[in-house]
Amino acid sequence: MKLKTQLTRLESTIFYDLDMAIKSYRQFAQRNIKAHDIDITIDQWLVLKTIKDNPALTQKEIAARTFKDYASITRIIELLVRGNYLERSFHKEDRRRYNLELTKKGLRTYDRLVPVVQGNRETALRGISAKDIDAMRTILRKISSNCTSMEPLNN
Amino acid sequence: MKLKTQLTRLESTIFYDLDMAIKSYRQFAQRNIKAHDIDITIDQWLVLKTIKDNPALTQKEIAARTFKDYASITRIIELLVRGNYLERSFHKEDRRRYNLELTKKGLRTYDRLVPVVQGNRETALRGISAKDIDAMRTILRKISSNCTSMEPLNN
DNA sequence: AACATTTTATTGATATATCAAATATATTTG
DNA sequence: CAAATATATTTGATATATCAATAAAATGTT
Repeated sequence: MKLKTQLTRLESTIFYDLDMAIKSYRQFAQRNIKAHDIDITIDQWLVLKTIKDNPALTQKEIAARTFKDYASITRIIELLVRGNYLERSFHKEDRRRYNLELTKKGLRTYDRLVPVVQGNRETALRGISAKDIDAMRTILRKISSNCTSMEPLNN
Repeated sequence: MKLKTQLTRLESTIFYDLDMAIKSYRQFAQRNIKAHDIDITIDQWLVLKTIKDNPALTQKEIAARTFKDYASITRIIELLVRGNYLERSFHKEDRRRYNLELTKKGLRTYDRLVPVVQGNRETALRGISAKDIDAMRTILRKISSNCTSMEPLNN
């Protein structure tokens, strides 16, 4: 007798819960940032923070750290420059690259955002033990490696 | 003495691992679909499947189930119709709505995709126990509820 | 030096996410 | 019934994701 492969309902897969958790958090975090009258997106913040903490990175390295595409990084940086958070200048040793430096506004925004983001994380993880979080991170990395082991990523 | 709030590195937060896991899976799944010469995006698939399994849903309900925005659903459906996966007709009782029905091509694609998606999930979860997955889902839902408890979502 | 190759970054096209505003129809209320 | 309100969906604007193609500079090779 042939057993028909039955695809479970969307809501019953872990990927549904994963997606939901990420989206809930992003929505929540973005609204909290806006509630503090800070005019920056989550993704711009991730890039800004990465540059602040590691000023010498290439855009390629920024992409790798934020898990974003090169093209996205180019455009996010452009918006950060346009919004006066970042300043671009030519790189002395490699003219393909740029130096990226936070402006005063960028630094001020960074300082204001740090506690907001910290609070967002605490709220999101409230009532979850450190042990559970750690176990979950192990599983998440396992999923990532299961999905990337067979083929190279493009960035 | 004042303790300075120190924001951890991006890579050391669970949200980084969450983002990475979701993105790895989506990338992996999308490539596998493409490798089977099926010309549909993951998000279109999610919507197509939701309609196939629950033909009477409103777009609003589809949005809720796929955890997407109304506007995204409108546009995804438009692409599915344009790609000849879906057929639209007017709803008899409520003229604001549409009836959405899979075309032959839509049904064929659905049947072809079911085992592919099934395989993707199995690969992604390989080596992870059912117990761990279950524990993780509980935590993920806790994160979601922590992030949504204070304010209503927009869909 | 001349050429090929690699690396860094940008650009174009299309899909999706988000939020606000607009439409159209349905329902409720006075 | 007419007006107000609610609901279902669409549209516009902007940001991001993805993939392919391109540009420009650096590096390697002969």
